[in-house]
Amino acid sequence: MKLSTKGRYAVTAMMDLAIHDREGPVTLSDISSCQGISLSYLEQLFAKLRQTGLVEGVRGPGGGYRLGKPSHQISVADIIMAVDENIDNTRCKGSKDCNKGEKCLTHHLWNDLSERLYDFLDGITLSEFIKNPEVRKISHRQDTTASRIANMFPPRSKAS
Amino acid sequence: MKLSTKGRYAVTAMMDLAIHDREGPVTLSDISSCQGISLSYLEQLFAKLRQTGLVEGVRGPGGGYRLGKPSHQISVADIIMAVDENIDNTRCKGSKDCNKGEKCLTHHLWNDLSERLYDFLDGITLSEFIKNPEVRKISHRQDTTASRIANMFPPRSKAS
DNA sequence: GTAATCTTGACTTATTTAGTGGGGATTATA
DNA sequence: TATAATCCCCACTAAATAAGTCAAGATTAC
Repeated sequence: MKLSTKGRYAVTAMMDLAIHDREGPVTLSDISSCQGISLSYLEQLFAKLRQTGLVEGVRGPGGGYRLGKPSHQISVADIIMAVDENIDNTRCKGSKDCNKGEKCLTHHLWNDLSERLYDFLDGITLSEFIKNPEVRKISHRQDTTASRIANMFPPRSKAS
Repeated sequence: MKLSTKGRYAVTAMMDLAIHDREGPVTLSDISSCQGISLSYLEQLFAKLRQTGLVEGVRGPGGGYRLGKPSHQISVADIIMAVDENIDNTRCKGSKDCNKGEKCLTHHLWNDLSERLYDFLDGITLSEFIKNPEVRKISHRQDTTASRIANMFPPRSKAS
């Protein structure tokens, strides 16, 4: 279990998808300009998200990405694990006692903790976020047309 | 809230201190050889842990580090925050709406999540780990002498 | 006073994150 | 059918961070 800006990007992008889920697919350009993440970097992240079935891509004009399963089946842990390619966090996987006994002991304790953390994040799904009242407001007022217009301005160059 | 190997090193090292707390100070050399973390890197981490009062250094022969407060007052979140110098994780701290409304919205949602995560890790203290039965065993059988002997072998060179 | 230890700081290297660029493939729409 | 919008994939670079090295000093038990 690891938690970095990479995971944060993925989670917030997925939140974005969840928020606009019923308005059809969301383009990466939208997310890029909207959240200030570079388009190509998003592409890399979404490649992983797609491989694990968390999103599905819709090609062609009017396409984009949408959630691969209902939002209540996508946990924060799922997203982070998908992009942060799980570091084999101790080297002594499980039963091998890697050096003395003691090294393995702290590894064991860490694994306990890591597992608890995973369970915690696995219990939080995207659906919880779209219940947020502020989300509802935005989700209603911001229709697809608006984002299309925003998209006419080149999103690749760095916004000052 | 960030979670990387750096934080993991700090947490497992602190676990080590907690385990051997009553046997007097633990040297960084011990932790280094025992857990396979480089001595100088540990020094950097412990400098931060000391600044935040999580550990206290004891100089001179027989010295080392010991916990700066009772283990039940040291949470995992404390340790991680001490070494992982909190990334200002959104840039728009709090009330500023950083771009459109939407960017700030996902930031807000992320902050919610981050806060929940913090609270979770703040609820887990070192004292929980030393209650582990396996820890008790090790803690008893491994007396200070043993670690001193191990310490006679140069810990700086890379063990193959 | 000597050796074991902490303490500090400057430096190097490895790894990861983030971003760039370009060349496709697919498909809605004109 | 042509065009443009989009996903998709790959190889590369740049920046940031993690991890480790080296060296010099401070403090204290013995």
